Amino acid sequence: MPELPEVETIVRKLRLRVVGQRVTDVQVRWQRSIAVPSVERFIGELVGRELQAIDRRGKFVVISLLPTKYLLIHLRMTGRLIYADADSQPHPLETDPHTQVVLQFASHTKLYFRDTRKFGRLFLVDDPSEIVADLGIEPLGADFTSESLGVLLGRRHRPLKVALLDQSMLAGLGNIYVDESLWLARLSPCRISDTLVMGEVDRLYQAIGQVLACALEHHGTTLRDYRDPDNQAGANASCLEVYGRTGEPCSRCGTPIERMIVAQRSTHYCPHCQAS
DNA sequence: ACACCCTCCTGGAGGC
DNA sequence: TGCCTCCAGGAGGGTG
Repeated sequence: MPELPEVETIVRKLRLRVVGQRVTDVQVRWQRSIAVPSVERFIGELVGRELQAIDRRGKFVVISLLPTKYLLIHLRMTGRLIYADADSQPHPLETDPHTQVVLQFASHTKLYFRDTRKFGRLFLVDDPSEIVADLGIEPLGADFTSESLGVLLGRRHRPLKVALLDQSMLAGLGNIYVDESLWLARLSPCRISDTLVMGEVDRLYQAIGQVLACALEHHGTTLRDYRDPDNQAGANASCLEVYGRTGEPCSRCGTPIERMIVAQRSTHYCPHCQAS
């Protein structure tokens, strides 16, 4: 599932392809993929606009358009953005039953939004803050420091797992990287966020940075569904220490990795290293 | 503030 | 082989 490293990988790759392209046609095959505005207005207001820039905010892809407008895309679980060069052969995604939205460009290239589970959403707005205003700090940004993390964790009294998944605190972590960060920091997912001492906060801060940097370097984690705009899988799955490794020995201490449910989320951890 | 549940979706996995 | 049930999960919503 696309979390920060996957979305960042997608954005970096797409940037090379779509910036400067002008939209000439939009197909919406699954109406509910369009969150706002109505499908009719979405199509009408997108056609003719030029893609000026593409960035990431949390797990959102943010495309700046000219004349000024913003296309935001959240891929949720299984969403993909696949770029297709102009080709005489029809692209396989053209007839793929999971292709939900297609942008056609003046250059005859296309951008496909494919989403098996149909949870992903596209938003066309005048101002991105209409959608992303409640997002917290960027773990890759300058605002993310050991100090700021400490302040955020101290504000509320809840398990670390819940806190780190909360997008209004930190924007971009999902189930995989939260579990991985907590393992690296040697902190229990159940540990209450406002009980951490400074050294523990710093360990968590370092761990989050390291886990995200590693995942980015490997172009994201592909367990099943994730693909980048060139349909390439990410290579980070082999770097995972706990996620999806229930029963396998912890690489630090050999204790079998366990799985439990925290906040209705499957949570993977080492019961020995992450005892507290 | 927090805990818990539900909804959205589909394909893959496991049971029989 | 085939059918059934369960499960995965991000985010928003609702209730207690």
